[in-house]
Amino acid sequence: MGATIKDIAKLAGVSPGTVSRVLANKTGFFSAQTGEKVRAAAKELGYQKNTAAAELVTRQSNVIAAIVNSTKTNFASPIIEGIQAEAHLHDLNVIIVYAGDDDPEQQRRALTTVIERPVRSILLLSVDLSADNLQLLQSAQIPFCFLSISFDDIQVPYITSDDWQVGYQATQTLLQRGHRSIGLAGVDSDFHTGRQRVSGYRQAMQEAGIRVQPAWVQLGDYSYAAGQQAMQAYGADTALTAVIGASDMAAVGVLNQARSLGLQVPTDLSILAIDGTTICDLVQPALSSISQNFYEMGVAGVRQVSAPDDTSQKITPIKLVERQSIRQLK
Amino acid sequence: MGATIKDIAKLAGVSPGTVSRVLANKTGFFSAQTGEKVRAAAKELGYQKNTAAAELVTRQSNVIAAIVNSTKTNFASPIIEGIQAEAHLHDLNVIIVYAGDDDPEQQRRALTTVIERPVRSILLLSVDLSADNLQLLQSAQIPFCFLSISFDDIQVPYITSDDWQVGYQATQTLLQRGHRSIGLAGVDSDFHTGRQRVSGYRQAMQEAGIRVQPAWVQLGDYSYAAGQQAMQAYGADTALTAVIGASDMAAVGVLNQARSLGLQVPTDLSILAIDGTTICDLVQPALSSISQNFYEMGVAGVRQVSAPDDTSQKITPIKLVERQSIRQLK
DNA sequence: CTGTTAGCGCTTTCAG
DNA sequence: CTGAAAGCGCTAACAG
Repeated sequence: MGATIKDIAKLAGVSPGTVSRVLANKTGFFSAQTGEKVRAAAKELGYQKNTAAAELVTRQSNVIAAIVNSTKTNFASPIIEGIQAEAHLHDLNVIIVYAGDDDPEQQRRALTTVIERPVRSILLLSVDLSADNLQLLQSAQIPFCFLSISFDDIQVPYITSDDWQVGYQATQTLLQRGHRSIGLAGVDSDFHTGRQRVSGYRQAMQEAGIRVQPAWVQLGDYSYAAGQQAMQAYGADTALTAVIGASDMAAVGVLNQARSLGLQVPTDLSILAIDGTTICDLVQPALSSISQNFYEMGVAGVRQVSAPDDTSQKITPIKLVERQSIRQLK
Repeated sequence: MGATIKDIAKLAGVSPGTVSRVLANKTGFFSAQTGEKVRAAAKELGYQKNTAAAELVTRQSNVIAAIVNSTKTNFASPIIEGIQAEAHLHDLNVIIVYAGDDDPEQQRRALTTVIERPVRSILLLSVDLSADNLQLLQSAQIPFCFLSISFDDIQVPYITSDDWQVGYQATQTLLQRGHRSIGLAGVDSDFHTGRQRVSGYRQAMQEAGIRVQPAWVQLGDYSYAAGQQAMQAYGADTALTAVIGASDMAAVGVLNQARSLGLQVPTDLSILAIDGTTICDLVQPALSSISQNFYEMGVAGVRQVSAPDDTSQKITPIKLVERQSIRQLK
């Protein structure tokens, strides 16, 4: 255990109160001389402030916690970067805790680690809380905001892309390039986000007068494996000329499986990914994508929890990024 | 601010001490009846323990902090998973804080966030602290351990792969498959890790009686871009038949650049990656790798800080994982 | 088995 | 400008 404020008070020959004041830099409340003395003593003792103790009395903290849903999703990084950048602007620190992979037990653990100590606010990256855990979070009286996830049934603050638009624009993109038989691979319709994407997809198809075959929509969990399975289901002799990967990972799964099946991308099959993380540039051909602005999501998230009453945007923009995985038809 | 132990004491008609005991589950120190009363009251008030306050008095915490070096390196995930798994076994919680990208200022920030509150120990994933910051860390009197990084000049606990062996075995692997002109791409010789890899590489080459051309070793920062640049430097008409990517990302950079140059992998050029993270399986052809056991590093890290005096391994094993990027010559 | 007391390290009135 | 004192929420003796 290191030196305390008392130790340095003794060494400097002043009272603990004074030490507290100079260390907190309450200018005007101590003489230059005392200031020097105290700081010297602090340095000599290698003093490290016990912030927990300070927070106990001031009843407020400057850390914001980000709970992230497993390490599998690769878009957490840009969100976290956004959070950090904005947090540092407000002189806030951020800690991250992993909540496992949709395991309520792990979620609970993550939540309590965070709730049980004075954090200023909580950001949840793509974590879908169980009812119990949501209740726990709400009862904690700490400002929170969900990121990269949306809900239809419950009323909580969240910031994400317009998932309906994601599905709609992805489909539109392919339609505009002459495709009419378009698959959607690896999407999870158990949750709002996925349902919205499917819905946007269907609307675009319908507007184009295309009847969606049941097999065109392959459900999954956005994973690489889900993409592979979807492509496997489509088969080598698929009638599809294009498929939308429900995530970057799913799209890569589709890509690699297509290749295994002997299909050339984009010659035989076009692929459009959803997310637009760095992985799109790593594979060959580079995957065109409907890209989300994850960084901005992080920024908006900390703004939201900092001023919960402000009517900040709940929707971050999306945009098409063309790379090399789409072929213009006709 | 939520209910405190006092509130529930009042509601249950007992003393705060008693409440503390039942909530801490000190069995044998309270009657079943009191237990019930207290728990009921706690639930009714939606009580959330203030762990910071508890830690203040017990002077010990059950959180272990992991400081990670930017989000760029993708091997952080398996290490963190290992840390989590082992930590949970010991009923420890883990928080993560990002230390930016070799920016001393950000490092310092991360360090103080962590030091200023009672964490039980600190794990540093692949972060190379500046002298000042190392001093800060050491003076904090908190057990710590570096992961996935090594040092020659300073004496600190660390756990990593044997980087000399990494370089040596990578080279051996290629040698055994008939290659003699072998490049090493994207390695950073400013630090111990990189120097060791280069040294292992040179030794293996020397043993095989091969004279390493200066241009064969292309320095860099292990990034995708570094891999690209290295391959660009080798050129389309390179005499090399194989190159070792200093990291997975560097290897992918080499791969994609080779393709841009019109080289087929592995027909014209073999590639061996170092690290063996999931990215190796995502690209085509899948990259063979000298794989590190990152998960194990995480596990060993928490063991090390839990029992600093035990003579636990400082070295985690590596192994060759064959995929599709190496061609057997002759 | 339970209440009382002291105090963790810090900040913050309140008097001087 | 500075010291004394109170107290944040909790635990840990110490008596009963």
